[in-house]
Amino acid sequence: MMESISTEEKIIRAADKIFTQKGYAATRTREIAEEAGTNLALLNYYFGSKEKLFRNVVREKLKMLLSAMGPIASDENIPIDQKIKMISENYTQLLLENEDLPLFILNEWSVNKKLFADLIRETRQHAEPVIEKQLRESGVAISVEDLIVNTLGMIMFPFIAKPMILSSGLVQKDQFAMFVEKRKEKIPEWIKKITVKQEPL
Amino acid sequence: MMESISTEEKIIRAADKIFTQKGYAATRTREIAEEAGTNLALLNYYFGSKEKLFRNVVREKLKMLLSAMGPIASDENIPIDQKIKMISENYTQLLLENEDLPLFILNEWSVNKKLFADLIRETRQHAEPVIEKQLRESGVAISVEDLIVNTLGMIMFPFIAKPMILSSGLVQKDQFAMFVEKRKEKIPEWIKKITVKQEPL
DNA sequence: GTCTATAAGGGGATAGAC
DNA sequence: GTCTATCCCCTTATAGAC
Repeated sequence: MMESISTEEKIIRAADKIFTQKGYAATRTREIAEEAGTNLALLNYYFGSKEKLFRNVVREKLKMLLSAMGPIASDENIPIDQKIKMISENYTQLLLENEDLPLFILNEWSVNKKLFADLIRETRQHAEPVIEKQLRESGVAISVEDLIVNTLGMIMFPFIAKPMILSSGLVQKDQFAMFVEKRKEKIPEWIKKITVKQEPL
Repeated sequence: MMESISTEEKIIRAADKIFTQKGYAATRTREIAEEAGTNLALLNYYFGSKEKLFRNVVREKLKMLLSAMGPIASDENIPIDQKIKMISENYTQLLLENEDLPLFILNEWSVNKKLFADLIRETRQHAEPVIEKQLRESGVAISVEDLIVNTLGMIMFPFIAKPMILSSGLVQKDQFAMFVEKRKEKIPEWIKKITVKQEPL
């Protein structure tokens, strides 16, 4: 049997789509209602206000973004090489299916730091000490901060800068997915080279 | 003598500040006018509309972002190692003085691709073939696309993800400038390691 | 729960005095 | 060139019928 989707769920999905594409400020509640196949009044009936609906969407999206990394990074039993590999694969896959996700989150975060401060408190991760310890033990030449920023940057930046990359002709539109699929494999190798102590002679 | 600033210039500076912080959609023309110490009518007197004023600001900001890279990258007489070093230094310096710049440009770009398509036509760079040639001659193991995306990502990502980086406690607020200053020196070394052909045994 | 109609206010833009 | 007052549309939110 086809599970029929509740109106509430329809609104959530529509809000998800429109907010993620356009951001909070540019989004019109009427457009969400229309996308959901309903009307403005229902939106307020279920969620109270535009802002409450937005918080609802952001909470899920943020969880999505963090959960692709946190649980892996903070697991003491996975060696660091393996972590990078898993995160590179998980994230790339996630972002291929949610291309607007990183820019949406990072942009709204910079505009509304209060909101995210609240949400982050709910979803704290504790990966840093674990990685710190693993790095010390393997004796590599990089700090935790640089390792994390480089890894996430390599994975996320192509999606964030996608319009610029396409516009410059650096990558063709229909080649973009292939481009990041290939990077997915290369990133762990690059990170390994970076963290290695000795220069090759 | 103090050069007094024209009203037009005051409005441009205010628009620059507010648009860059909040983005187009969240910006109120009244707020720009207030920031400029004048009123809404003057804004329209000088620039015609919110959108025209925005285009004015974006054009300058985009030029700023591209000119920190383009002229260096497309110069055939600078060896590739040296280019990376210069771009890393120039960009980091520029972004330290304009922290909102990359997120602003990339976000507005993704929201309004038409606008940027127009602007890009005015400021075309031709770095890619030059770098392609230099890479081929030096026989390194990386594509132009990956080299450029990795370099720009390493430089820009910390600024784009700054709120997340601070919120996670990965870097302290008052240590952020130091963090990117240090990266500025490390990035060319990292890129060199990545582009090297042989794995160290 | 769902809809139509409408309230209440904010937003960009302009008229017209100075 | 600059300002105040005002227009008018668009937006969010709600009242109230069904």
